[in-house]
Formats: sequence, C-alpha cells, structure tokens
Amino acid sequence: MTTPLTAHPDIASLLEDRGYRSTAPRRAIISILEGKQEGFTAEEIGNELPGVGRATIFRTIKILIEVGVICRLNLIDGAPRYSLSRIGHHHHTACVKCGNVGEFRAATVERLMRGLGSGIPGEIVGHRIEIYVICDKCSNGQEA
Amino acid sequence: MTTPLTAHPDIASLLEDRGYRSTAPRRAIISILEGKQEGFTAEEIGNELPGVGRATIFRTIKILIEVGVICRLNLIDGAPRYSLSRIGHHHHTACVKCGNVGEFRAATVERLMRGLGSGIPGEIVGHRIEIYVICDKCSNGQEA
DNA sequence: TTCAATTTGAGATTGAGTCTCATTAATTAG
DNA sequence: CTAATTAATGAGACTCAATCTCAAATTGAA
Repeated sequence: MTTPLTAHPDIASLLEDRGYRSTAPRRAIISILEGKQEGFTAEEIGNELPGVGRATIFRTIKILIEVGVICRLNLIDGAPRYSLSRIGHHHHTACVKCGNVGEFRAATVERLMRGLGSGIPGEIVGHRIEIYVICDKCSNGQEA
Repeated sequence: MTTPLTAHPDIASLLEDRGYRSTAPRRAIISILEGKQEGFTAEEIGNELPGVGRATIFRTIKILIEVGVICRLNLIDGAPRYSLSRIGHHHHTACVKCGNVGEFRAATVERLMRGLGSGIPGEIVGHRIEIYVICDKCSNGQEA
C-alpha cells in the first residue's frame, strides 16, 4: 500500500481502465503533474519535457480533464490554467496578481446551486465558480 | 427623455466621462451591441462592421468591459463570449449546445460569497460564476 | 484654424489549441 | 517470440482570439 500523492492513487491505471495506453510521454507528463502544488500552463509542462511534442501535451491534458484528474480554469483576464484535482468536486481561487491557483470546496455552494434551478431557464448541467483573490504572498511581499 | 435600450442610458457619454473620445468606430460598435439580446463574439461584431479594423473592435471591447458595459465569459469548452450587462452585478448561463448566453442575478449567491471568505486564504477581490445549461430551444427543437 | 494628443487600420505577431500525416510504440493473435 | 493490428507520437501547418507596431487619420482644445 503506497502513499498516494493525489486523490488518484494511480493516474496511469485510471487511464488504462478507460482504454488509454500507458506510454512513456503520458507517464512523464503525469509524474510532472504530481509535483505541481499550484496551477500550471501547458507550456510549462512542455518546457519541462523537451522530448515530448506540443500536440501530445495538449492531447494528454485533454484526456486527464476527461477522466477528472485535472481541470481547466481561467484567470481573471481569461488566461487558461490547469490544476490537479486533489479533492472531488471543487472550485478554484486564483490570485489576480501572480495567477497562483488554489482549490476549495464548500457544501453551501452546492446546496445553493441546487436551489438556483427554479430561477434559471433550461436544464442545469454544470457550473463553474472562480473566486479571485490577492493571495497572502502578494499582499505581504508586494511581489510582481 | 428617451427610452434606454440597456441599463446604460448613454454608453457613449459614459466613455467620454472616462476621457475616451467619441469616435465613429466606437459609436458604430456600441449601436450594434445595443441590439444584441444574447452573447456575441468579437468576430461577429467585426463582420457587421467591415469598415472597422479588428484591432479597434478588440480595443473597444476592452474599454467597454473596463467601464462595465459588457462582460466576458467562457463557454464550457473555454470559448470566449461577450455579453451586454443589462443589470448591475450578475452572472451568466450558457447553453452547452448552442452557446447562447443569459444573465441572472441571485441575492443568495452574493450572500453566500460574502460568507465564504473565512474558508479561503487571501483577500477576495471578485468572483465569476457560470452556470451551464441545455436551453429550452435546444432540448425541444433538438437543433445543432 | 492649427496643433497636440488620441485613435485608427493594416498587418505582423503571440499564445493556446487543433489537425494531418507519416513514423513509431504498444497490444493482440498466432 | 514474431507478425499483424491499432493506438499514440512528433513535426509542423493551421485556426482563433487577442495584442502590438506604426504611419496616417481624427478628435477636441486653444
């Protein structure tokens, strides 16, 4: 019994269960992801894996989103960022200065969402909540 | 006393108050916007104004977001869309099939957001909520 | 008018992401 | 263990949203 680094004890076998092959590029991407404490960009992953093609980075990211291992969010200016899902259903905080991303989960949010349906036309199939903050690092250190 | 088409009786003077000049391209863009009942893309505006350069469309959109006349949101796949702000602070619904955008406001949402602060590190400076739906048109008509 | 400051359009450039397609790697069958 | 089948890869062209540059045109103020 190994200590899981994320909510997903073994991302690779998660993919295999879905019929995806376990390949060297995918394993490399996954192991980089597991070290990420904050949000990251696709480019960042690419830079750390010069041997892996851009298309493969994006293809793998897409698969990982599909299986729920990571998710995509937007900074306040719309810039995309990805983040490891450590907990099941959650939402994100993003610092408006440095772009660092965090996760949070609040039962109240979900309760609210369920209650909201009546006021909204159509069938609700999902939601996305981003909370923009000035993180402690940025408000103390006054860094870029 | 004219009938305002939006929450902003006169978008042009709103811009002038901020020191922006009233130019023909800006007036043209604004008058197109005022007719939009649903979300729109920058390209769409550009197509309706062949004489206006792309850069000007985007520059104007940026200004209008800054003064709060329109806002930018993302469809479920991340595709950008703009939408006129008819009511003050609000959030968006977006159909996952056709991409049509709607607005809603819910006091409960704001109350919740204020209460959420304690569980979140850093100073909250904003939030964005998108609710993804299958709109009535799409669930009835089964259209593309 | 006249003139400085702002805005514009054309087009090059960037950034994120997708697509194509020939080559390569992983499975499966034998 | 090898051959055949199928999926995945990398290179690079391409798309789409958006920004930048810069010379030319507009605007508003004097």
